[in-house]
Amino acid sequence: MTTIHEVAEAAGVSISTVSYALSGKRPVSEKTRVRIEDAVRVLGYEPDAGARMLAGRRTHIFALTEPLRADTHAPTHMAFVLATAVAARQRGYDILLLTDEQASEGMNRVAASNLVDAILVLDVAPDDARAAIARTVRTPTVFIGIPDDQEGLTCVDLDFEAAGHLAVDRLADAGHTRITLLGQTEVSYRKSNFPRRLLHGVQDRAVERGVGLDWVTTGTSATDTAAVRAAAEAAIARGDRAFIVHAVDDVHAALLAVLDERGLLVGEDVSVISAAASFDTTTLPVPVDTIPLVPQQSCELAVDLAVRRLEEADVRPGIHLIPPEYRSVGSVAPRG
Amino acid sequence: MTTIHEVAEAAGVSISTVSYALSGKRPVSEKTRVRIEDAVRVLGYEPDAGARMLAGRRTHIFALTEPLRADTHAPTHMAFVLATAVAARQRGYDILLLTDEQASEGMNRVAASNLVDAILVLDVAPDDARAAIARTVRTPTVFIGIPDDQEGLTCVDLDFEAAGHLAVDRLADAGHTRITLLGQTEVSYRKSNFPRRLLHGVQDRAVERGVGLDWVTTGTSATDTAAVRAAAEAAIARGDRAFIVHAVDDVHAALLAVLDERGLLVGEDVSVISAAASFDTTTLPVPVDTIPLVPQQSCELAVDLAVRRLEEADVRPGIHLIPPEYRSVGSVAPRG
DNA sequence: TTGAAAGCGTTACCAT
DNA sequence: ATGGTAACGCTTTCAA
Repeated sequence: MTTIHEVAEAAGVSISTVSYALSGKRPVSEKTRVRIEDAVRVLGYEPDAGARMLAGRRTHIFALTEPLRADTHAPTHMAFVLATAVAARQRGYDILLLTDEQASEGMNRVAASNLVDAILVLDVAPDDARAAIARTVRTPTVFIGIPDDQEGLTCVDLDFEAAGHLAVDRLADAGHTRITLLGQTEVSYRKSNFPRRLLHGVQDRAVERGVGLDWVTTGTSATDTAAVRAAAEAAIARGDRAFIVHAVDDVHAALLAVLDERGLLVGEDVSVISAAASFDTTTLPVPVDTIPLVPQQSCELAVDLAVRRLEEADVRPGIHLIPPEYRSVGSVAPRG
Repeated sequence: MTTIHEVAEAAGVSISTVSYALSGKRPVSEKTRVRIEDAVRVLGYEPDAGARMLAGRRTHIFALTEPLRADTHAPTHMAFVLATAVAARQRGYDILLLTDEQASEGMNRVAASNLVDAILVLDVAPDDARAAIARTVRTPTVFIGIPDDQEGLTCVDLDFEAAGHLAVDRLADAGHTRITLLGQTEVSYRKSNFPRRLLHGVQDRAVERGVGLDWVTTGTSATDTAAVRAAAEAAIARGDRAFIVHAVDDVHAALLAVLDERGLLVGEDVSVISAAASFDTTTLPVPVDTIPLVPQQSCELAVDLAVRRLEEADVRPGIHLIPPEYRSVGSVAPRG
């Protein structure tokens, strides 16, 4: 194993100079820095993680807690984990997974043992037990998602309410007077926070704009295509010609299939907006206007906040909402 | 922060006694041990991770590398990640995620910095670049899956060939003379190793038993239900009445739907065996005999091997195949 | 711009 | 059965 001593010797300097040359925390002359960097490369030196943690006060590791409930949508979840890991690596941090059923125990453990510099919380529930823990541990914690009691927490998320407003506005502007919201699974409106935030955004703005609203959940399983089709057909029979879809890809596909069968042209006879989808909507059989939920955005912001909490002292807790963006591809039909 | 010194003082012993009481590496009298444990509990002591890494030679962290290719099936992948994390925690290890596109860089980094005690490799490709790295780093590495060149590696996996044999034998024993293998996506037969191992097992045994075999892939997308249905209907038209399904849940559902529409009763008119499925087949609309791929089995074995490599010195590299198990629920129909 | 040396909190060896 | 203490390899203060 190569140590800092060997690097120092090879470069003909002291170990403190090596340390400073690598951390950049003190100016080092050009020529010595180059000599040190060469030695590092030649010897294949990598600082010992344990020594670094002990001597410095940084572990360069973030914990990522994920409860992994049964109703978790795996592809979406993976996208968030991946985005977090990538963002963290870019800032020089590794991700330690905390998947315990009692993620609480893990949070306390990694905080007490100084194993991580910060904790990132995924898959946040309305009454999330991790909120209380975040308040007691002194390890900076950032939530990707928003629990009901946000007191003293740092949270990051898409502004789902604004996304709801945006979707309704577009449809109302186009002249629609009735809208169907094809929503998430029933359970997710209880176990998660974001579905109802979008729902409220849609409901409130629908009232403001004076448009009728039908809200339909996907039943127990998001992949239960039959239920989705039935809901879509009922909406069509009802005369609804405007859809906001807040659901997984299968639900989008099912709706578009029903519309196609009924001979209804999207962007012509009916309007469809995909709200807060984290998958690639451009691969849908028909182009659909989208207000995307971009995991990279949330996760990069979360990592950035965590890093800032470590480097600056004056970072206040608070909710950071990401403004929604409307991507139009012509799936909203103007109605006379 | 509570240190071992404070615990020692509170318990009225030396720090070495505290250390030994907690590690169990030296006998400690009943009464002192209890006093120490009390002090630990009262003070909320947790050993400092950095100090532990530096002084001991163990970090109590395993790295888990996962390339996360585009064709990765998210739910299956998550099941393996979760199973690994749980198994590791049970043995006192945390999981550090390595999701870099170049997982290679990550492996070298964590190995060189002594950040982890062992590396677990997920989602193994036939020509996996991580195999070469595993041979060069001195950090013990265990593959969950099997690359083409296994020289000097430690690998764990279900015995897919044996699973193929088992499935064919059951159908041949029941009197079937033609079998359709409803397989994975086309790309997975190139990018992964296990689909072709099952395929070979099925092919070889089919030849031995003198039964005809039709092999059908799922096309590009496993969720392309239409293609699956077409394949199933072609097989039925062909006269095939025996199916081995090696695919995700949607494919199972599609096949069963087609059989139902044709009025063919599973276990009566047709035989269906699900091979190497990692999801819960008992929730399928019709009971299906299953040769399950249990992530917990593979992952626990992998963690166990990693731990053994750390604790014992005499663990040899090699392939560890888990024998398949046949779970019969009567979906194989005897044919006169 | 550079060096020397004092910790950091454990583990594990050497005593007793 | 227990205690004292030397590492472990780095960061950072203090000096020059």
